[in-house]
Amino acid sequence: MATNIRRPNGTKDVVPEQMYKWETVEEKMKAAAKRFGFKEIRVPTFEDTGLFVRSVGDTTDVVQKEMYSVTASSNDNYTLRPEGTAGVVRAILENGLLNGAMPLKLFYILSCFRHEKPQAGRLREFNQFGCEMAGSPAPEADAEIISLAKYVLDSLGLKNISLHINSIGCKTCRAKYHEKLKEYFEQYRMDLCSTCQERLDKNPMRILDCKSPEDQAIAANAPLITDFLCDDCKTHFEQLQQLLKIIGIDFVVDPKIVRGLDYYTRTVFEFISEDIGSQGTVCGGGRYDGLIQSLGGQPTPALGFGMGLERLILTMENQGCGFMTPETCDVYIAPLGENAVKKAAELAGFLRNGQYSAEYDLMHRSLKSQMKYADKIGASLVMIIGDNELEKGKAELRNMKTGEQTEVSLDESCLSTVDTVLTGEWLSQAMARGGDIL
RNA sequence: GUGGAUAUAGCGUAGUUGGUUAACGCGUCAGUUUGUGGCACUGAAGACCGUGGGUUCGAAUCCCACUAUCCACCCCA
Repeated sequence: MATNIRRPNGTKDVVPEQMYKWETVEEKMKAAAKRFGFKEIRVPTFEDTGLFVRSVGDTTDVVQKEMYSVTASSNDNYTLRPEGTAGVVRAILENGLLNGAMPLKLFYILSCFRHEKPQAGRLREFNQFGCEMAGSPAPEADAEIISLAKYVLDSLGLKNISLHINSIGCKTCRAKYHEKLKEYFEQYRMDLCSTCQERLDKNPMRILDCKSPEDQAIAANAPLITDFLCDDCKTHFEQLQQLLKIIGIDFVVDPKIVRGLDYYTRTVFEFISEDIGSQGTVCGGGRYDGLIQSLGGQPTPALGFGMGLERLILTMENQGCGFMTPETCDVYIAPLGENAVKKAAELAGFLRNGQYSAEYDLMHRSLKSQMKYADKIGASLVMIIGDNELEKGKAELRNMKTGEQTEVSLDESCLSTVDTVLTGEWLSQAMARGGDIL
């Protein structure tokens, strides 16, 4: 260990050799969101603590025990965002974005912070890709958001991800359901596990999700939310299901889906992977028709989802999904001697201006060492400049894959030679794959 | 917050009846004559054996505490 300062519990470094995975995922998500007409937004890492208390809900675990709150002076109380939606909705209102074209469609990639005990697929700082849509109460909007999420997962190459949907109703029908549920479980109170006995008082819907076999048996006959939805909520949910069938997205209605953030209404959904351990929810979201109003805006229906980047990458690794190949070096310039180094610096400039990546020796190493280095960084071409070459005004240009060597001139015209050699290299690779060039 | 397991170089590991300079593989760097990578061979650098105490003449090895990591609960992405 080179240092005695270590990263905080539950945080991760992404080292350069892993970075290409992140680039793959982020690029594909952005492209997908843009295809659906979503625009990127960036918001602060910390917000007024009250924002999260009011939106996520003061009885939720997230707010009660997982927030990183900071105070820099006596008057302020800020919290590192535990999720993305609250800050984005705040930004929507503060910037008057609801006055633009409707529906408003936004996406973001940001880090979130929750003080939980870390485990597989769960970190204290984690990264989220999220999409939010505001303005439409229609079930088509729900279907669109879900199909965007699905589109992202598909474009990453993920398999075996199941979509679970549910409707938790609006304020009125949910309240009615809670009552019925309490009534039902109350008669089995003594048979429930200890945590579920607590849940019975706080949030009876969570009992449905309990993993204890005894409780599951009891829960099997519990009343279902779907039987208590008001007419509007019921119709909305049915229409969503029809739409999903029409656009060909498989789903299961899962009355056990209960989201832990208070702002959800009606549609909630999760995409779940079986391939990454117990924290399998790779994407979660739903409708939050009351949130914008409760944060001071005009009553505006809205919905969205969040995806955990770490979980997505974990799943992709476990499923052997492909990532974009890491970028390598187009040309490595191997100079021998002081004058050659100067020439190398100049040539590197030409190449870079010509849109090629170029490196040259910065350590005054032997040619052999330089060749090894070039091999290690995956250089396609190596340009060798020694005394002989300086005299002739030509360098040796070695193709590292084929071993062929040609001559290049030591001036700006080297660009066109590099150009043809690399183009030839791409062509032969394409031929080898048997694919078309265009 | 609760429970279980683990903690030896950048990575992966060996090393318990406690005993001299802590071993091996990968990786890194250098060399194997003259200016050319991948293979092979040689050599070098790199570890306060998680941290802090204790037992002992002597601790990577035994004891205690702490911390971190992994897995699970809880909850969520």
